[in-house]
Amino acid sequence: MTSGQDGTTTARPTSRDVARAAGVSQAAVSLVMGGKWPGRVSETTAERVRAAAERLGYRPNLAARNLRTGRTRTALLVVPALTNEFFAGVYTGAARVAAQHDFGVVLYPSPDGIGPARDPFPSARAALDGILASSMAADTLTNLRGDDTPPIPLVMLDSDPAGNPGATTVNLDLADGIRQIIDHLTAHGHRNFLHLASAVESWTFDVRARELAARTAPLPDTTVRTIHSALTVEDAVTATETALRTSGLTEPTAIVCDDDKLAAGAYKAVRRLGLRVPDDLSITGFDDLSLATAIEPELTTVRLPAEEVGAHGMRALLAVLDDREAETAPLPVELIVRGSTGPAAPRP
Amino acid sequence: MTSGQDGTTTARPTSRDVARAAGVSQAAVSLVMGGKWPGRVSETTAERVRAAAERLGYRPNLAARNLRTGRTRTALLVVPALTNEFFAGVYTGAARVAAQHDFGVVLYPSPDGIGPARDPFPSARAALDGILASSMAADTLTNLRGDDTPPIPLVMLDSDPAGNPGATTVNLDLADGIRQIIDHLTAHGHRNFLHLASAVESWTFDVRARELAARTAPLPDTTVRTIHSALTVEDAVTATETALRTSGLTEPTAIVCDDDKLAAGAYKAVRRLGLRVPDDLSITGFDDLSLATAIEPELTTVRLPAEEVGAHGMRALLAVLDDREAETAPLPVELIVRGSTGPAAPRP
DNA sequence: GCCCTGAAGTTTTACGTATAACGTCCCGGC
DNA sequence: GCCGGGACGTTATACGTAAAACTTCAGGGC
Repeated sequence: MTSGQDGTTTARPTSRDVARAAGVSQAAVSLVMGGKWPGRVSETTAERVRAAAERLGYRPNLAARNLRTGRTRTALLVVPALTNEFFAGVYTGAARVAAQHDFGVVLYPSPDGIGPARDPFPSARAALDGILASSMAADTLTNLRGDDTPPIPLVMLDSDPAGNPGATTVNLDLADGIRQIIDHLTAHGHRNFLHLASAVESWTFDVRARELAARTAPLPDTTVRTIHSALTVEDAVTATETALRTSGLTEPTAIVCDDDKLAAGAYKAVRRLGLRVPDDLSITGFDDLSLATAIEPELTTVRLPAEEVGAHGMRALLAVLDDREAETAPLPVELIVRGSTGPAAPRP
Repeated sequence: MTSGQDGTTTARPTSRDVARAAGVSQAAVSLVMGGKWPGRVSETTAERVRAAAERLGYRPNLAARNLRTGRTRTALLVVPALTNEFFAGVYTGAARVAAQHDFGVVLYPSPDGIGPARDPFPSARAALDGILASSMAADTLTNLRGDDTPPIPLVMLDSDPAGNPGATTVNLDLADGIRQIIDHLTAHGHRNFLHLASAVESWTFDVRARELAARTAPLPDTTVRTIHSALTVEDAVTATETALRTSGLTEPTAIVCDDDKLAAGAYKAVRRLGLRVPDDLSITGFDDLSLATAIEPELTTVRLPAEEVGAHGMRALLAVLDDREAETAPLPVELIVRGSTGPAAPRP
């Protein structure tokens, strides 16, 4: 049923149909369409084949190609949340590099968010050449790979390098982001910090906590108190409000938040207590989402090179698939100072 | 190289390997794994096959299955923006229904956003059984389908029903959302509206404009002024600020925004002019993103049943693929009244 | 004049699965 | 005692492509 004796075809044309139309063999069509013709097929016949393919509207059958080659030229990008602009940027970067190498990228938002997920794949998952995973828990990644032999190549973006041996990693210099925040705040006289941390355990948040501790430890008369909140505005509000109530309202002079959403919650809590940002309390975020400039005052936060993360990750995956060594160096981040931070309020 | 003479296999086991291990034919394995065995294979042998498959870690080769059946059990969901929580919800709903039918959903964020896009597919696109498209311009959808024959089944979510003949549509009752907003505002005495509209032309925004006009036309002493802005906070700020400056600051008593992001911009513009929300100006949004409760005061807006949209869309697609008729009725939306709207300020 | 080489193709085979078409056996009805 | 027909399989084939192995021919070196 693929094609009749005459020219009229009803279903999608195959390479054989093209071959017939061009007066060559199917193999020749395959060579031309696959770009492997120089030296095997003359330029004139190649042109004839291309013309026939164009005329019939030929599109290679990917299932057949995949079956034959064993590769799909498709990578899976696993992200904890679709909504977060950081991950949107990662996708954009990865897709851009992928397209340059005739690769596709399929997105998979983990239903369980950033934490551990048990069966991360729907049963009818696509066949994949490799996995790119952003900010995922180590055991989720282990599940992602499954027990397939040989294991699917895995590149971890911004995840625990020790968590999945054999995988490649691309890391952001998150620690440096925290360093910049602390330097900025201490330069403005801040000594008492409230750390509004994520309740989700994950490497990306652990880094913040560790660096925060490491940077403040050597400073004299400096304290850090850490509280935890789910990654929603509402939860951040209540967590911050109760923390400020129990510690004396202005004991801390700055709230360092693990991400911008938490910072938005901190704003609301501070106002609910009748205090002002940044006059009474400075607040910092992390990620530089569009939310950071939607709230008032605009948020001092750390901008992450999201697209670069995705691009580097994809390049690393292509390198692995190609048996090359992936280059690995942490990507720099940048502190964006806006209106939410200022001099520390004098102690009452 | 698929398997040695002994038990040790190095590559992925095939159905033939399972057959050998279970002492049956490959066809029997296919029947059992495909769930078509009742009446063709006895329960005891079926169990033996399943055990062997489990033991060897057999996973059917999707490329081969796709090649054989001509179907991929995969749908593509095209969205204009990854970041928007509405589309994230649509994905969640679609993926949930898909999983129930052993279908997969692949996300494709259109690089050009909501407007027309020229070549929406990367060259190495996956093979697809159908397309679900959310809030896309009509000509983008035409391009999406390409000139393949037969055309890929297409379900449009929240797009112009007249734009793509032959496609199925699932629509939100956006007009009713606008009606609720206007009813709410007029009940509070508002008569002069500023409509902060999207600069992107699209059916979803046209509906708002049309309904706004239709609802306010019959009211006495009522005016609507429309201004346009790109869908970013920054652009909304400048557009609103200049509009208010040229029209007399409080001539309008309410700003009706096409979405929540624009509303966030309106907040900032209003404050920049020394006015208060909602005392001097009421502001409404559309979508009920998390941003709506992050800004202060919290935003009065219209909540859309995003997951339901995705779920209905997927069900419609499955119906089309099954040659059944898809049920079609607009999904209801709900006005969420928060702190950004109040009584109209008295005219100066 | 012969062999070798390279260009320009073609023939053939394999990828792993789903399924149509074909046995074979056993049992029950008449 | 024979025949029909389920139950339980098996055998064979096709899906569309990529690529290894083969063929043919022309030209050139010696």
